[in-house]
Amino acid sequence: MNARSVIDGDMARTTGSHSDITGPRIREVALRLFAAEGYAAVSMRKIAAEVGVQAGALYNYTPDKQSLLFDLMHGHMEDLLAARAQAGTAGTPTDRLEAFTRFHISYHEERPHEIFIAYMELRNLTPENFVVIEGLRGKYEDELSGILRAGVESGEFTLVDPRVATRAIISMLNGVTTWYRREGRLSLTDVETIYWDMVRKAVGA
Amino acid sequence: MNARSVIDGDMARTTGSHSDITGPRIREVALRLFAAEGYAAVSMRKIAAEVGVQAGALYNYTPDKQSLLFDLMHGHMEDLLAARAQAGTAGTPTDRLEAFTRFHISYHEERPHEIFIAYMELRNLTPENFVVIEGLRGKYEDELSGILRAGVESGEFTLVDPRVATRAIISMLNGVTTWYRREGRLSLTDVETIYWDMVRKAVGA
DNA sequence: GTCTATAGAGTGATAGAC
DNA sequence: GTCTATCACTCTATAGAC
Repeated sequence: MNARSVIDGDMARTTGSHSDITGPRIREVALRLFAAEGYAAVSMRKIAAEVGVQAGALYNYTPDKQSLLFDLMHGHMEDLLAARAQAGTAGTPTDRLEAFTRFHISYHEERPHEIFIAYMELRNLTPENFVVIEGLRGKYEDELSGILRAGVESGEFTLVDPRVATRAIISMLNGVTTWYRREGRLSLTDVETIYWDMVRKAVGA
Repeated sequence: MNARSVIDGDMARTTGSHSDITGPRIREVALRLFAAEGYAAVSMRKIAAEVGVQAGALYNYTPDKQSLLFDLMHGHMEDLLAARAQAGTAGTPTDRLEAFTRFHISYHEERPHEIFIAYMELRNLTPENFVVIEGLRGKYEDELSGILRAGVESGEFTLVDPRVATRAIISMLNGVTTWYRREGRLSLTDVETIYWDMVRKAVGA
């Protein structure tokens, strides 16, 4: 019995057969390492070592390192858009802006690494992969743009330039990833409230 | 005569002697490549190739790759703090906040790459180097924190949490690096005005 | 100061045994 | 499905000629 079997609690299985657990573990470890050290600084051997397999075994789950990054980012963007579609999109522009702001921040609770790599690792995607991810990012940001434009048209918001305001708000909200820690002095709900207060005032609502 | 001599316009000099020009060129190229592709993804050979020398020649100017990154970031932070000290720090908290906001954005005009790597490449610093840069970053952010606290105390600003507001505003302002291009539809002065409008309202001034 | 050459370690990815 | 072993490079950094 090797060390990994103990960790898995998987004592009855054939020695080297863990397809159901290894796949998710690889994604999990890669996500954490990419977020902590950056895609380019993380080797396949390092990922394998933390998973508890040899480097060659990774290639049963991913054709190459680039696909690993792309799949993580792509899965994240799909999940983000799906979760966003479930969240509140009704009401006045102010209501919708509050829903968007709180949604984006609350999404950090379970997926802080995903949000972090989604905006930090874009430059490490191949051109073809970049186009796909950038398209999904655009879809997400367009939701915010739409809210801001609607608010300006209805007179609820006073914004000089809604396009730039979109970028500014997204940057501000994404910044949460760089300092928020679950064990810190503030809960994520506190953070939501503080940011919503600033966003609401910033747009003039 | 080699190709580099033609580029330099430096035809009278001994073949391989360019200490006065090569040093700055290395820093310039490294800065641009680190900003575009990330420190870990850029090799010394790639820097050397763009400068127009062989990789070994770089080590006449830097003891190692890490020092190159550190020197760029350290020089930038020193320059940023020095330039900031020259800018307006008088008046009401609102005046001071406007000066800080405009200063930070206008600094993108000449040093967009420096600002970008200063917040993107922190994780690629060795622990000892990280401590130094993080200390300088703290000094800079403390200036903003001080302004926000003063504004809250004087009743000019309405902020739930000035510490979080500092992070939020810094993130928002740094976000300019991710989308602003000199050849775009807006001048940096336009951007200053748009951001200052949002910051001013966000703090409740 | 720059060159060529190279040491020594590490890289992504593959082949074949089990 | 995982292992060991390895290919073919690339990496940082150094040594010594010029």
